Amino acid sequence: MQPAVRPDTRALVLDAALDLFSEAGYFNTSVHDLVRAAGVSIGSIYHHFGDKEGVARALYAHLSERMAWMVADVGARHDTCRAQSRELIARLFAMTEAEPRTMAFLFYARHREFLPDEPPVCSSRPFVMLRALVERGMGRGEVRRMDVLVASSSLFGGAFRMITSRLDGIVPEPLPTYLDEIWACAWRAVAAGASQPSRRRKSA
Amino acid sequence: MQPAVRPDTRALVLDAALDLFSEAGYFNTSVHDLVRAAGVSIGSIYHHFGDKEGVARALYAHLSERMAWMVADVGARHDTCRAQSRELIARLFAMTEAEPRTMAFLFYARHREFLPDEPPVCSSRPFVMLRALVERGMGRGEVRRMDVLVASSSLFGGAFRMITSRLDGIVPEPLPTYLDEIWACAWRAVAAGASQPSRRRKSA
DNA sequence: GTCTATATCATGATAGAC
DNA sequence: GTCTATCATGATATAGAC
Repeated sequence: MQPAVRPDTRALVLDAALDLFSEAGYFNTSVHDLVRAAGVSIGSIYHHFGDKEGVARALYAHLSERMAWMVADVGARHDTCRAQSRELIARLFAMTEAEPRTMAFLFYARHREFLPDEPPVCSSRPFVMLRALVERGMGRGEVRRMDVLVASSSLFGGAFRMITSRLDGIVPEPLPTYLDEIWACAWRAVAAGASQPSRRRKSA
Repeated sequence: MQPAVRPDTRALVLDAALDLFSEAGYFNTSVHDLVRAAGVSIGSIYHHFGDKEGVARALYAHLSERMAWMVADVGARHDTCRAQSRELIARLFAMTEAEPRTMAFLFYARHREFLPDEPPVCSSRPFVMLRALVERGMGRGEVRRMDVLVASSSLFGGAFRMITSRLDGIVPEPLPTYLDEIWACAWRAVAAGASQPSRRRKSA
């Protein structure tokens, strides 16, 4: 849509905001900090976003949509919950290394504190899609019958903790190093065991 | 130490701070808000805590120590990792219902943003104790051999997610309702299977 | 749409009496 | 140790030229 050789103001501001919000936090970042980091005037920022909260809102919406798109893409590329969850964790791990600021802002920030109108992260679209993914797996007999919240927490909780720990600097190696181990644990936790075939057995 | 019939100023302020910080967040709470909520003068607050950050620091230290004490107590009461982890999750779940503010402040707040000198939550004492607990279980052959970070993330990650989801209002029932299911998942994830006896088998 | 200069005001913090 | 009254800063947001 745009010439793209000279990035438009919105993009400049959003990129600076991601930087500063994920590094120092929303409240430790003043609009003047954004001005300096983005290289645009304060007037432009207020023109495009209305107020400081508007910047955070736009950023959150953008990243949230990207994440939802990724979850949908993974869902479309694989048909078992097993494959979907593994690929999802793999992509999240890779993304944490490639774009730590994005992951920090999405997984780590407390949006409720500066976006009072947004629903909590866990009810946001990507997270709802995660639960739906698990629910389908349960319907198919891949995932052990249990409360859906428990199942999705158990399937993704370990990986999410690794992500936040990595962002915290606790985890020494790049996350993909741990993918096999963490996913093996996650899947063991929820996979329908032989004792609970639910629908039909593979070999009767 | 104190008569305790009339709670001292420090306790009054810390209680108000826990309320406001966990509800609205540190940055959305002004010192004047603390004054109103605690029913003490602003002079007293600065006399006792030095500055606003000092209030947060004192609160964090207090709750952190309580939590560390709890983890130590659980460690002393049980000798297997299996029993310890279950009891730990049970107590955390109960605590989330009984003292949601405490859990919100400890598990949910981003301390780095307002306590720049404190190490990240995951390196704080209680969390280090958790990893140690898992490590001992691994040494004993109870827990499957793997990276310790992966193991502790897998063992507690699901429960932690349930806690934050509950604080977010996503989880409808009191957490103890889900204890059996969540713990079964968590333990399946990391328990040393029959295929990996490590030290000795129960029945040879 | 972008910019500079400015208004407004809430907040963290202090002074000093009691 | 506690209080009230006050200060000084820096933040969000606006006005209005270009």
